[in-house]
Amino acid sequence: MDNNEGFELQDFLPYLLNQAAEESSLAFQKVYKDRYGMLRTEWRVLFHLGIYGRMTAKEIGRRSKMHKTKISRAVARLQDRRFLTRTRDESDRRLEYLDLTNQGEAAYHDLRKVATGYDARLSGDFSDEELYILRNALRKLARM
Amino acid sequence: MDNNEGFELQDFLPYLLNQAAEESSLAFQKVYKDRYGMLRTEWRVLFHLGIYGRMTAKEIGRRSKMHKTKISRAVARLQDRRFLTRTRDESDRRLEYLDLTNQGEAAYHDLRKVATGYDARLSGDFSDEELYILRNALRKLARM
DNA sequence: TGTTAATGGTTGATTTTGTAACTAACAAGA
DNA sequence: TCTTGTTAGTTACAAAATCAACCATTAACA
Repeated sequence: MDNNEGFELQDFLPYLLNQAAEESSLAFQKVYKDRYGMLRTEWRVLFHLGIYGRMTAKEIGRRSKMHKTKISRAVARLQDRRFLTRTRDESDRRLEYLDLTNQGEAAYHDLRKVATGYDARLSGDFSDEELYILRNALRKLARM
Repeated sequence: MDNNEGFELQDFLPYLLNQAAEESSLAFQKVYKDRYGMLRTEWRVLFHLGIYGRMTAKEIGRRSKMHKTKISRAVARLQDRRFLTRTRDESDRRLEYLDLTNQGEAAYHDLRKVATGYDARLSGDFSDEELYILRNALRKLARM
């Protein structure tokens, strides 16, 4: 006779989501870390620029919900390693536009290929209907 | 004409899962943090002991996949704050058994109630079928 | 035994994150 | 023009996570 009124930790959505997120990030993390020495914040910034093209740190923050200090540091590191460049907006000198360098583009293409393959592998465990419901539910939970 | 071969960041499962996990953890985090000054690692340890009863740090690690240093530090903090006690196994003095104190039990019951309510709220956005598929998919992704 | 390996757990150094306070630039209204 | 407020982005310091090295104890076995 337990004391837990049927509470199951592994059904609790915040916990379950965290476990799934962590486990499913591992293999991809290994690639961007080993291959390019990147952190999670860094591949995210890289992908934002790779996918959407030139944008400001602010805009990356709006889309990714990452905090601006994380982005600021990720941008600084990516710049140090010559993955991106910054350009001041001369008409509003608070802004700076970020662009991938050729090297950044190359890393993005490489990692995007890995991500695509990895996503396909993960998706392979589910039917189309399951995937549809899963992604929809996750988007709703993530409010995006 | 883009360059991204249809890659969508917000469909990439590791990214999407992380966003959903983070967003869905926020409100619960606020409670265990504000009410008990706990960290994520600490409520997890607390819940393991609350749900499964006396166990060792090792066993918590096996179930939660948290790294042993995280657990070691969480246990130390929970002990400092009188949420649990440690007892050496005299027949194998490497092991120590962890038990919640009354105060630990009380915090667990309180937080479990919050968690249950919060989970119900999150679940409220989905049909039974969607929830079934979602939890199942997450368990598979989390390999648990 | 005695030696070596494995196990449970802790510690210290380093890295990363979070929070707040801070520039610098622009905007709005008196 | 002179506040006062807002915005984009950085920095300093504290909190937390990571990683490797470390004890103490037990196991394996020559």
